[in-house]
Amino acid sequence: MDDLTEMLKGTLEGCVLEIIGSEETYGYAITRRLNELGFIDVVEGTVYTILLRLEKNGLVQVTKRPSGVGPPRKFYALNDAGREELARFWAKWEYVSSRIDKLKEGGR
Amino acid sequence: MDDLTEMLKGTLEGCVLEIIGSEETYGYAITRRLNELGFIDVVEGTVYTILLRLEKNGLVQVTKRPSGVGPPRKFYALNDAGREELARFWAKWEYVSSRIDKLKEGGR
DNA sequence: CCTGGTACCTTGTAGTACCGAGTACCACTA
DNA sequence: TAGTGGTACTCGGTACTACAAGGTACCAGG
Repeated sequence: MDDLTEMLKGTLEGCVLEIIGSEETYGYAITRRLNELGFIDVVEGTVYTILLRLEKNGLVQVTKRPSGVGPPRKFYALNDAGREELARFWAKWEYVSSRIDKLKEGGR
Repeated sequence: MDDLTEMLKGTLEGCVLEIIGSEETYGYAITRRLNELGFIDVVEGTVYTILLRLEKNGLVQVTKRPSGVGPPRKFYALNDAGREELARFWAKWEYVSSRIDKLKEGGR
């Protein structure tokens, strides 16, 4: 599969929100999770910029914990605003993807 | 529905390709078509920049024809390279949307 | 003449993912 | 004990895209 970066714009942040929402986790693990989901070209730098943005926008709660196998981890969990944002994201996704699928089916 | 612009990045060009591929048409009509498909905030300027990009990248064939109700129209049709690009776009869309849907279903 | 619909173009901006490089902690091993 | 590899986070700069905002121009009807 060739380059997906442009198509991921606007959706990757929502994917990260979903991952955080299903389980409190940290940047490095989120990157691995995205990679195993099939987003193989997503790199750490990208995920960390998203996480910093989420934190800046007040959508997550951050807790630092020691790791044992490396430097301390920053664990992220959704707060109320984050859960609302996640719901908005899925609504938008539903809206956009259904319309694109309709266009694909030759919808008039 | 709130702002969709970020989510449309990387997909809008493919949508325009699909519209052109199903019927030779022109910028103003493509904008109207996208609006009635549900992409209500897409404006003319956006479509024209996409059309210029498609032309620059050699994906379309352009024909100017008089209109009768206004200035002349520039009709766009896909060439072979455009059809290939369109197929690639749909393959990418299939790939990305299926993976996001899986994530949404809590896919592990 | 003036308004509104049609039709196209251009410059600049904001937002997002990525690149590249750096810092740092830890376990294992030659 | 120096080196390697995996873990983990940060930051400055870049490329690409959709949009905003304004302009030009053609035509019909009041």
